[in-house]
Formats: sequence, structure tokens, C-alpha cells
Amino acid sequence: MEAKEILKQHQLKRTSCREGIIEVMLKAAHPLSESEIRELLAGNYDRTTFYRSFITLEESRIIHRIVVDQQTVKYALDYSITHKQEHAHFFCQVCHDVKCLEAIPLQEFVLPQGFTKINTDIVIKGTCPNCQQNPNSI
Amino acid sequence: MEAKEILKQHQLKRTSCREGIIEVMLKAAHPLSESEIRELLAGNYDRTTFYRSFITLEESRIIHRIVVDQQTVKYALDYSITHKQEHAHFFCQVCHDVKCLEAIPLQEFVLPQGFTKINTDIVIKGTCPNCQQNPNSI
DNA sequence: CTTATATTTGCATCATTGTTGCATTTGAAA
DNA sequence: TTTCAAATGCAACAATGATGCAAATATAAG
Repeated sequence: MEAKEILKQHQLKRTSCREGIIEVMLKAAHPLSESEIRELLAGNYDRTTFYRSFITLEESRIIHRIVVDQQTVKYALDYSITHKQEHAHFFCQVCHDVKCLEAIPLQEFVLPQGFTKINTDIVIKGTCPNCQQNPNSI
Repeated sequence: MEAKEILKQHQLKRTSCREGIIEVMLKAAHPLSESEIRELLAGNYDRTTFYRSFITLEESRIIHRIVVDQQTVKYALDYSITHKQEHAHFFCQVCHDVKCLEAIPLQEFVLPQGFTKINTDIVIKGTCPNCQQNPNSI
């Protein structure tokens, strides 16, 4: 699907900043940070505009956050757009990339009586194959 | 174990700020935020001192962070101190409390070839029993 | 117990990031 | 093309992360 259509479906105005962010994410092989998206974006937007675009896109459930730690947040298109299954994410502590672990089936979390589950975030931290082989490529 | 001994075992100087933080966490029923700990703390420390104490305690693996989202971070004593099993955490989106889900056994995450796992963070978001019953108690 | 020393604290300070108000600009519906 | 609500860009402020340094303090040695 195209960025334009995604915005229309979610009843958001088609602005170049929003459209650009979605386009970058459609092309991306894995979740990107705000600064990575900013660098891949054609236009040069005010940081407030950029900041508010993420809020809007997240509120409309077009994108979702993957919070690795306080200083590392990545963004990915929502499952409803990618049609992917919910999955765990892998964070490489060397190259700081996040990869989707779609191949790993997730367990069912049966909560104690009275708890209601909305969603589950799973982040596995470690070293990715590339950084294992080339430990000096930081 | 007592705060004093924990600091000694980790070869840290016994300062009242560090000791106070550990004592508060030893008494706590569930993970606390920085501001919650600050309120429960007897002394009134400079924010830099407080800030650096958390860095030191985390580096020495006395405490660990539970990152719920960018603005919600809770702290708990390290598993090596509490002797608890690794477990998932539950974040209530109404009262913002975090509870340890020690009763839920965790699956094994078998990573693809070449990945090395260091640890796994699991945060389940939803509504806790108390807030389910009293939806206006925010 | 006293002294010596390396560590920690508190304060000042600066950087970065989150957030809001408002005038101007822009998208899209009529 | 016109109209109007929504989005942008800018200024400004708040909150938080981070660092340098003199003064205070914990610990080990005497």
C-alpha cells in the first residue's frame, strides 16, 4: 500500500512530512529510530513538526514504538498495515539495530485473575550475527 | 540482606543516598520509579547525586531498570539479590504501577543462527485488577 | 583514634529533548 | 476557486541528561 492511501484510510491530512515518514518506513528492512528516519527523509522539517507527526501517526495506529531503553526507541509500521504477526524484537548492543523475530512463535501469557492484557512487548538484547563476526565494526 | 552489606559486597562506598535507595527497594512490594523512591527516601539529596547513584547501582548490578515506555522507568533489585526467577512485568495503564509476574513461566526464545542472547525484557501492558474494579480511581 | 587519600557530593552549568502557544501556511471539501 | 479547519514553523519554556570542580566524606593505614 502507498503512504497516501494509508493516511486517507486513517482520516489524516496528507502532508509531506507524514507521507515521507511512512514512505521511509515502507521501504525499511527493519525498525528505524527517529534520527534514522530524519536522515532518510527528503524534506527538512522543523523538529516540532517531526515530533508531532510521530505522535499523530502513533495515535492513529499507523506506526508503533519499540522501546529498547530510555535512549533507544525505534519505530515500525503497525501490524495492521504490514499484516505481520505480533513478534519479539532483537536489539543488537553493538550496532544498535533492531530486527523483527518473526520466526519465533510467542507463548501465551495467561495472566492472574483480574488482569486485562492489551499488548505484550518483548525485546531480546544481545549481539547480531554481523557484529559477532566483526566485533570491531562499531 | 541489608543495604550496608549489599554495598560492601559490590565494593561500593556506603553513602547514605545509595543506602537509602537500596533500603527503599528492599521494602518495596513492586518496582518503583525514580520519583517514588525519592519520596520514600529520608534524606533530601541533590538531583545529580540521586541521578549518579542510580547509574552506579545499575553498573554494579545491584538494581536493574524496567523500561515501560520513554517516560516510565521503574527500578527493581537485581535478581542476584532478590533470588527471584527472571520474570515478565505487568504495567497497568491506569495506575501506572508495575507488578512482577513471577507465576508465569517464560518460554525459551531460540534465536536464529548467529544471534547471541544476553537478556530478555517482557512488558505486558493492560489494566490491573484494582483499576478494573475502580475505573475512576485515577 | 587520627591521619591520609581517593571517592562522592552539591552546585553551577550546559546540552538535549519534550511540550505548548500562536501567527502563518496548507490540504481538502464545498 | 473559495473557505475553513488542521498542520507547520518558530519562539519559548520545562524537564531531564550530563559534566567540571571545590568541598565534604568514607574507608584504609598508621
